[in-house]
Parts: sequence; C-alpha cells; structure tokens
Amino acid sequence: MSDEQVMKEAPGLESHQDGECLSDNVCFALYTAANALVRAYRPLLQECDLTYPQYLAMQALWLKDNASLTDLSLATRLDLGTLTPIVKRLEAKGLVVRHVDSRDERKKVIQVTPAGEGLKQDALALKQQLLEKVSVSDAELEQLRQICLTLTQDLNLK
Amino acid sequence: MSDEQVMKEAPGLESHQDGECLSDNVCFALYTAANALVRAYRPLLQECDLTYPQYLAMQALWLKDNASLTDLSLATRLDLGTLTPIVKRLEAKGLVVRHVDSRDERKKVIQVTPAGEGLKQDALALKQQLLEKVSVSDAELEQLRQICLTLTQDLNLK
DNA sequence: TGCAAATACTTTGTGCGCAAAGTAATGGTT
DNA sequence: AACCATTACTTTGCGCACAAAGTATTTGCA
Repeated sequence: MSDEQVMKEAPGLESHQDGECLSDNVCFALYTAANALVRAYRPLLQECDLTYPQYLAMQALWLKDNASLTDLSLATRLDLGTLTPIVKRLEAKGLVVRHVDSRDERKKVIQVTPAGEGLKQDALALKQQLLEKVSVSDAELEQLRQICLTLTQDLNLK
Repeated sequence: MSDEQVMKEAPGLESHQDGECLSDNVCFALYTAANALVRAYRPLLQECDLTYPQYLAMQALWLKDNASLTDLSLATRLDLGTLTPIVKRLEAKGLVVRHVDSRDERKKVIQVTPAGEGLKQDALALKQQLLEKVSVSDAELEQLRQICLTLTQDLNLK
C-alpha cells in the first residue's frame, strides 16, 4: 500500500536492489529452480520419449530391477497414486513389464525390458548434457544436493 | 569438468556398486525437495484456503498490486497458461479482482481486495512456521537460495 | 479357524505446469 | 485507410502430485 513505484523493472530473479521481491524467498527459489529443471530436461528427454518423472522411475529401476511399486515409491519419493499411471505409461512404451508377485499377490513386480535397458546409456548421458548448461561449480552442486536432502528429510518428518 | 565414467562402462553389463541410489543426483534431490516443500506447505496454507502457487501469486501481488498478468508471470516465473486459472480461482475466493486495463484493452489488471490484503500478515507468517521444522542453518538456506537462483537463470537461457 | 487390521495397489477428483493453438487488441508500415 | 506482425491473454490437451476413498490380498491373533 505504501510505496507504489518500488518496482520499475521486471521483478524477476535478478537484482533486488529496489526492495523486496519473491526471489528473497528460499522457498520460491527452490520451487522455481525445480520447475526450470524439468523444463530444461524436457527437450533432452523428448528424444527418449520420456518425461522427467518417468526418467526418475527408469533410473530407479536401472539401479534396482524387479522392484515392487512400493519399492519404487520409496526410491523416487513419489506417491503410489502418482506412480501407478507413470509405470503404466512406461509399460505402454515397452520399457517395462509389470507382473504380479507370485509370493504376494498384492505386489506388482516391475521389470525392465531389453528396450528399457537399451535406453540406459543414452538417457543417463543426458544428465551431463544438462549440467553443462550450468555455471554452478561441482562443489556448489554437491552443497545443493546435501541441503536439499536434509530439507526433504526435515519436511517429511512433519 | 568431471569424470567421463560413462565411457568406461561396458554397455549392457551391470557394474554398479551396491551403494548407488537416486539421491546421488543433484536433479533428483532438487526435484524431491521442491515436492516436499509444497507438501509441507499444504496443511499450513489450508487455513488460508490457498495452494502454494496461489500463495506465490498473492505474495507477488502484495509486493506489487495492480499488476498485469504478464507482470505476475515475470514475478512468479509461471507460465501465462498456468497463471490464468490460478488468478481466476483467487478471484472466485474474493481475494483479487480482475479488470481490463482501459489504456490497453489486451491487458488485465489484477487488484488485491481488502479480503486479500487481510490475509497478508497471517499468510506471510507461515513462512517462518515452515522453516522452523528445518534443521538447516540460515547460512545454508541463503546458499541454497543463491545456487537455486543461479541454476534457474542458467537453465532458462535455452 | 475366523476375522479384523494392515498392506499393496488402483481409482477419482482437484490443481498445477506448460506446449500449442486460438482470440482479440495494439502498433507499425506503407 | 489497409495490412500485418506483435503483444496479451485464454483455451485445450497431457502428464504429473497427492489426498481420499476403494479393492484385493495377507497377516496377526484371539
């Protein structure tokens, strides 16, 4: 209500010399960076016909094949209700198959197909390709990773 | 300038150590932290009947009232196609009103109502409430903020 | 053994996030 | 004045992300 001309320039990420802006917020910065990440990944992943969450699921499976949906949920930190349709789409693309666990028929075991395994090298190389666009040092990326993991853990413990 | 271990891998052969997991990934950590953030904010914001993106839009408007949609888009880094329905919902809740700019009838000016202004103090206090759950130091949060802002800028430049 | 509680997954509903395409107003250019 | 490219916003379509409710299987235990 008070200052009416605080922002003559675009109140974006750059410069907050003229006063406060959303970028002063850690939460905003984090949220925006995650959106930018997914957006930047999109054209790269398009060549594999994957979305970023689908890519995450595949990465988890490349590390641990024949996982149950719940295993996948723990690994990716995605909800079961989120994961079910994602894995269905991966199956529709022929990258995985789902079959009921014979020991416990509530569980669905997810197995990477040869086609899914064939994507592995190319898809994992995209990670480097993306980080090349970034002027942030390896040390800072490692800091970012650590802080994000701590934050996630703290926030999840209610 | 990191290692080129992709080249060392024999295609099709499993060669992962059994310590490896998705959390080794900066991108995964960032993505997950942003999801955790929104999830943690949800019950707090529920008392204001706001979602996190709606909260972001309101914060931007509290800082700069009577902004056009494009102004809001620049401030929040959200797409116009994303913002249109968000602002409509804010209007439906009586927190803002939209009216056509008389000088340029393409533009829609968004104005915070008294009800919207009344939410300001309580809503902004939630920020502190959320950060109290977190064991990350203020210095680290500032690092996180800075690295995220740099990352966002780098990734947005194509 | 019987059966309630727990577990694993699916479904439904709401709200993003954004690309792409559509509509309408504006600002040149000739 | 007649275009036409630009700008501002809306709409549509798809895929998350998750809460909540539903279904089916297993387990605990009285």
